[in-house]
Amino acid sequence: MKISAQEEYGLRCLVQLASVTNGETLTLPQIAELEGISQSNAGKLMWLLNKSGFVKATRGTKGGYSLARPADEIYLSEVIKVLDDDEIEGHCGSYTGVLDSCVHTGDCGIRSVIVGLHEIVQNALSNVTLSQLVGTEKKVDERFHRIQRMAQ
Amino acid sequence: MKISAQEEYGLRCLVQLASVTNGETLTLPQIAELEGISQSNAGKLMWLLNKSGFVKATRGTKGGYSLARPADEIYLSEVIKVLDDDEIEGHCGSYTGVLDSCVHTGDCGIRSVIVGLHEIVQNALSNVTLSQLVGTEKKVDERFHRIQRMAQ
DNA sequence: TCTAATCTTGACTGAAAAGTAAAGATTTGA
DNA sequence: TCAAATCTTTACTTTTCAGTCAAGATTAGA
Repeated sequence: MKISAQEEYGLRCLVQLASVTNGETLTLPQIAELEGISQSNAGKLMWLLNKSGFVKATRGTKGGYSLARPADEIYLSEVIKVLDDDEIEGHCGSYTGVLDSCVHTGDCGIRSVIVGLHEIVQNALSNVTLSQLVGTEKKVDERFHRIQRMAQ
Repeated sequence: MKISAQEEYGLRCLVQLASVTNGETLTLPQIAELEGISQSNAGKLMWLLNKSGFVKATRGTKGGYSLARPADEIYLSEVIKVLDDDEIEGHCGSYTGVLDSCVHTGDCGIRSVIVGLHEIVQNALSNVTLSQLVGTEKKVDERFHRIQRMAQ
């Protein structure tokens, strides 16, 4: 029951975008530097977040990424759903539909546990928006210092 | 944020043991059959569960596995902790201690989300015992039919 | 004591997730 | 138009997780 790398870094990147002033963008190299991951890796995450409508991407000089919607309207539950393929999966098939491909036919105790946990987690995440994570993320000054150093 | 195979099948095997009458045991082939996994795989899980004190194992003819404690005193939270290495892990290090090996120094928003989720899940699981999952698991008759067929 | 049934252990194999690399496409501005 | 900056896409490599295999150790019972 661990958060996946995709979920964790996807969220982190969004929080970075949520913490720049409105209208500004962050480029791939900037995001990568801020999160301590490679540019390739960041690129893959941002591509996914763009595809699923959380960020806008603009190419070319002066391009970069920005949130597609206000940070206080993006709930962590939506983000996690996308980064997690939106399935309740066990290891003998998906619990979203009917389990008929394994020995655990019909309802079983474990099924209700897995589905229950999924609901609890989703519910908790549906009470938190990106904007609530900004600021605690790290000191704003420090962030800008890093970006400025990069720009030189 | 998915349950791992080890967690899921570890729990499943314990529920099977919880559902046999007191004093009886289940052998590796029986457990494997009931859960639809290989004997090797079941062996590994049971070894882990034995090592961490949830089951007793006896070797030799008439041997097998049984719960080491009453089913209504085994909480899912304990089981998951063991099957999950008892760590709150993100992907830039453990959140149990201090994060000093990555760019996310000090407290960050994501950290509180991950730790918070972990607490919510543990809390939910600490309200469920193995015995509460017995019976819903599958019809008892069906289970015994399978075991009896194997014995022939 | 011997054999069959059973758990135990460590090495091996395969699959899935994570991360990397490089070439392509688009845009801005000179 | 051209070059530089930027995102996009696909293929590849590495690492981690899951699962398998086979030999070993222990026990019960004949």
